[in-house]
Amino acid sequence: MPHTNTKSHEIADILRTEILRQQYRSGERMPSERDLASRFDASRGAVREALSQLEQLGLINTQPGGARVRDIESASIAILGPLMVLQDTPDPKLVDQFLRTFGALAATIAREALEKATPEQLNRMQKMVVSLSNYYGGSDSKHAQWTEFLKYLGSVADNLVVRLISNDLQAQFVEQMAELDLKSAPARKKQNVNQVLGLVRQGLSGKDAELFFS
Amino acid sequence: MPHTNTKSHEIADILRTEILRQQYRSGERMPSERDLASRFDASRGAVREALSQLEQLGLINTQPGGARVRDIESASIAILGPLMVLQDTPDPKLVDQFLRTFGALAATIAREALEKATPEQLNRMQKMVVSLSNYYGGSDSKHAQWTEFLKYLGSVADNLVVRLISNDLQAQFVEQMAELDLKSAPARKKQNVNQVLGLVRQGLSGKDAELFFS
DNA sequence: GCTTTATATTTGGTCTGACCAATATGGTCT
DNA sequence: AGACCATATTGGTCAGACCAAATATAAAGC
Repeated sequence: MPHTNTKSHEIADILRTEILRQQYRSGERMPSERDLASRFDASRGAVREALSQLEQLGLINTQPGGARVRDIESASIAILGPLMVLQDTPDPKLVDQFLRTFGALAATIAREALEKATPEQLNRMQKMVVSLSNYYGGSDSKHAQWTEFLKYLGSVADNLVVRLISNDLQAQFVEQMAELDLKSAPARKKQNVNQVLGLVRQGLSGKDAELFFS
Repeated sequence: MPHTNTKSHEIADILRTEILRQQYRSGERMPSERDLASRFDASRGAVREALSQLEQLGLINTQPGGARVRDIESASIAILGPLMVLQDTPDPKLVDQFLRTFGALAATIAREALEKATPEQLNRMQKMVVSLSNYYGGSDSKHAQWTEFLKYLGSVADNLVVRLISNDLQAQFVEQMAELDLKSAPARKKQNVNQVLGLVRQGLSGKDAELFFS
């Protein structure tokens, strides 16, 4: 549950969607807080809290005289999830980009994790790899499983930066993408998955060998 | 300028720092909005807007009955910058993690960028590489130059995800780290820099050869 | 006509005080 | 000790108001 069902969050959701759908031109002024308040039948306070959220997302700039819409290109990574669920079927290109970037991060951190992992951690990583390898078709929890894996890699590698990025991916992507999973390009995804898993497997077997001979 | 000098942003800054410094135990309740309002000599509205920002950062959970402090581990990547400037000299370990993660992202996206780059884009990339190679000691603009480079790679590779991440790094890291640049581990940084640059150079020369013979 | 200046208006930032529903608290009862 | 209930606290929202900055408008100058 990403949002508590408060009015300000509802307003923020609607406005965020409208901005991402380019219903306001970049650089243009947003409707005034008073207008928005009357439109949503809300108080100015609620609208202000909503706009505060949009500002944190890098979608608008608020100044006395008017809030202006910023270019989506200059927004925060936190808009990724909302961006992907704009249409009923997510943009394959965007999903592809996400998977590639995600895979690159996972592969890199996997190397670090393998270096520092204890035998027990290696064991758990191996179990997670096996679980992820069982690609049993319709997988609502697959995304969550993946980011959980990434987060664990980050913890084993003792890399807070990766853990934080994992949180954002989890919050912004997984929770909203679960039901859209089946619609996205499964081929590329499986390719990416296998690439990362292969690297981890390779590292795990090598580490096992070391432990075996020591 | 990351923050407009509004009262709500000031309050958010202070509270964010206090939370990151673990002055509130995780899971503990924050002071009530009314108490915070009287403490900062502000209205509840201003305090609420500040708390709204902290919520977006994943630092607190607000519910009727009280706002609770979350574990830093479950926060957003957006706290990275503030985290690094907590002490007067940033945690070398954290800087190291950042550089490694940053480098991994840059190296990966560099490959994609090189595949899709036009001759003009290759030329510009080459210039940027040269500029980054000139490691002229005290470099306030070095960080900015780097994220700009990463962003350009993202644009050439046509990867919005990377561009968005670059924005966060720019906003959360560069602007706050400029003056702390000299204090952070220069050895590791240079090593990381050279690694990525080497990859890009290698790709660029290969691409040049292809163009030369075609 | 066009630019420049002065005026009026709009807009965001903040404050005060109030009401409600959900939560937490403390005491009571078993 | 644990379950239950009344009460105080807290977040969510609303209404109306004031100020300073920014904008839009009208007036003046060329």
